[in-house]
Amino acid sequence: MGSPRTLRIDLASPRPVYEQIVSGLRALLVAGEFAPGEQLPTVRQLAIDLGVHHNTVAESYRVLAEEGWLELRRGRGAVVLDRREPKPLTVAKHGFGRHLEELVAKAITDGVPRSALAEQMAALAEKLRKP
Amino acid sequence: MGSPRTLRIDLASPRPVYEQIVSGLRALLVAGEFAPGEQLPTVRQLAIDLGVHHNTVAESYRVLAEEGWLELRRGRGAVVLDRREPKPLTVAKHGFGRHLEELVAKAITDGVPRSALAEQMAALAEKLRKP
DNA sequence: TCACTTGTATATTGTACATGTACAATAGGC
DNA sequence: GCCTATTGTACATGTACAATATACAAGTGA
Repeated sequence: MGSPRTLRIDLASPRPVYEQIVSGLRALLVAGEFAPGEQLPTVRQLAIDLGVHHNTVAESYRVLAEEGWLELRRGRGAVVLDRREPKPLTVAKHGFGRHLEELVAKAITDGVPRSALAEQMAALAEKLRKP
Repeated sequence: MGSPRTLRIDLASPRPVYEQIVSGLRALLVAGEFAPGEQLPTVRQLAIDLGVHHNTVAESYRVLAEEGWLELRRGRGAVVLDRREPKPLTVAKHGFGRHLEELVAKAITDGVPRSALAEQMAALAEKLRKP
């Protein structure tokens, strides 16, 4: 088991590493994998685990702190906050539907069966309705 | 109605324009908005419509051609192909589930209600099951 | 106090996006 | 058949950003 709670990045991906870290950690935070008040790995420790520079991790932490997920302090590290929900935003304005369709289109293009995609989406939808 | 079948890009987005074009057109292609044999706008025409350079559109067309969606020929333009499905790929190997979770996590962080996300996913899942 | 840990700031380097420009191949009128 | 316009392509350039190396500032803890 890795020290970070199952976080994987792909150095070969064209997607920026710092963005992969942000996206991956945010998913874990939303899933409730980290309790408020809990310590996250230091920027240097996580950097070693992932094989990147600590400034790259620091940039990711700054983004998450900006979103209200973390509190950063020198000498202390990164602490998970009890995040307050922001003002409700409509799906339409966020563009979630469009992004979802594009994600599905990519999967279909790559050969993933539509039935499998439908199952995954239905499962996650159910999980969201009853948390 | 615009000549491209409802394709919008955001020049201010950090996401590369050529990638937005690829993703948007691919979604339209998967949705069956373009019939096989049909002509797509020329790289120069679409470039004018979107307000970008024609080489940017050309790069997008090349990606879609690589995926088997289009056939490109000088002097003729871009023609939609009757695309053969590639070898089936498992969802797990594709990483669709992880990307989906990250997309949802971003929406939740931005304040979109979980119920709204669940509805959109359930609706699209249903549409995929009965095409 | 003082050594150590942690996040931060700045400069540098490589890479990728978008463009400007010129070229090659095809279509269509004559 | 030839000629011109049209279409996609190739290549070089400007610019912005990602990732790093290095040095620094602020807090911790004995």
